[in-house]
Amino acid sequence: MSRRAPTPPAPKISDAEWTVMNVFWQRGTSTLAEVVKDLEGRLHWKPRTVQSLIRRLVDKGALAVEAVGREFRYSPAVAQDQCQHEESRSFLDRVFNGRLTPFVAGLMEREDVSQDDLAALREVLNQAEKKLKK
Amino acid sequence: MSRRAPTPPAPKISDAEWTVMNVFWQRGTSTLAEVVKDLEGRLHWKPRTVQSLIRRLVDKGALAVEAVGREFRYSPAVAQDQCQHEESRSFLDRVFNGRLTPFVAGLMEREDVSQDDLAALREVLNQAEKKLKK
DNA sequence: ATCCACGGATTACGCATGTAATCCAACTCG
DNA sequence: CGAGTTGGATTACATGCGTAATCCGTGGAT
Repeated sequence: MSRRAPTPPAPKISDAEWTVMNVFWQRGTSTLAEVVKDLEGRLHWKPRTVQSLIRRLVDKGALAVEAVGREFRYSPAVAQDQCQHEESRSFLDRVFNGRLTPFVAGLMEREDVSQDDLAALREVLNQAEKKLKK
Repeated sequence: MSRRAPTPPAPKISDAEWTVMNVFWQRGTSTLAEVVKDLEGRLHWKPRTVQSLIRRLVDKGALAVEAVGREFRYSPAVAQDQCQHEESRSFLDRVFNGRLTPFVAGLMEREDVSQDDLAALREVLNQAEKKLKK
């Protein structure tokens, strides 16, 4: 497993911010109220907290703002898969010395995996192999 | 992919601390000087910095201390695989909504994987399947 | 006997993070 | 019209983190 050509790096997103970004990536452009609605129940966060997180995400360029009337609508300004990939890389490097196999092996050993999961993973590997051969 | 019975949680280890713990897990019991030696070249860290990190790890119970003469020898007090697993879980939950397959798929798509990697991963899956069937 | 290097203990310090509260303007409901 | 609610802007505030520096004692080198 080795790196490809680098993409300009996405802003670094903290744990709590990931929760918020996940909402935006799922919903697309949204208002504060919509995000609060989406999170409530799952989370204890006060609306102010969500607003603070959104603000920080705007500041670091992960969300774009557009004023519609007197409200703001926020949209993801960075691609989910790029952020995911950067997090994945940094996680693997930090915890597993960059190696994927021990990570997967550890999970398999300590968690229950279904047949479906296994099949899906095999399919992913097959796709990778196909790509490799071309 | 679902969770098993919980183990008492290991202390939360920060990014820089992971670097240090990795040295201890590799070397076993070591002195400050040994760890500094091990890290130098790879890292810019001053010895004081390493000492600070070690101290914090002792404080949070991740390292054990034993006084030998007037020096201290530090040893890992938490299992590497447990820490790895907890990090893995929290990472997957945060970034991939807990799902392993998209994580693996993302890496395959964006990085170059070797035949060997693929073979090793297939083997891991086979082992998991065998365990599943029992 | 002296001086220095090294290690432990204590302290530093700015930035990020989690989690809001306050202040203010405007829109909504009665 | 008056009051409450809502959202943006500003401020808060403890804790953690990265990255050390300082102080102090002791063992080793000269």
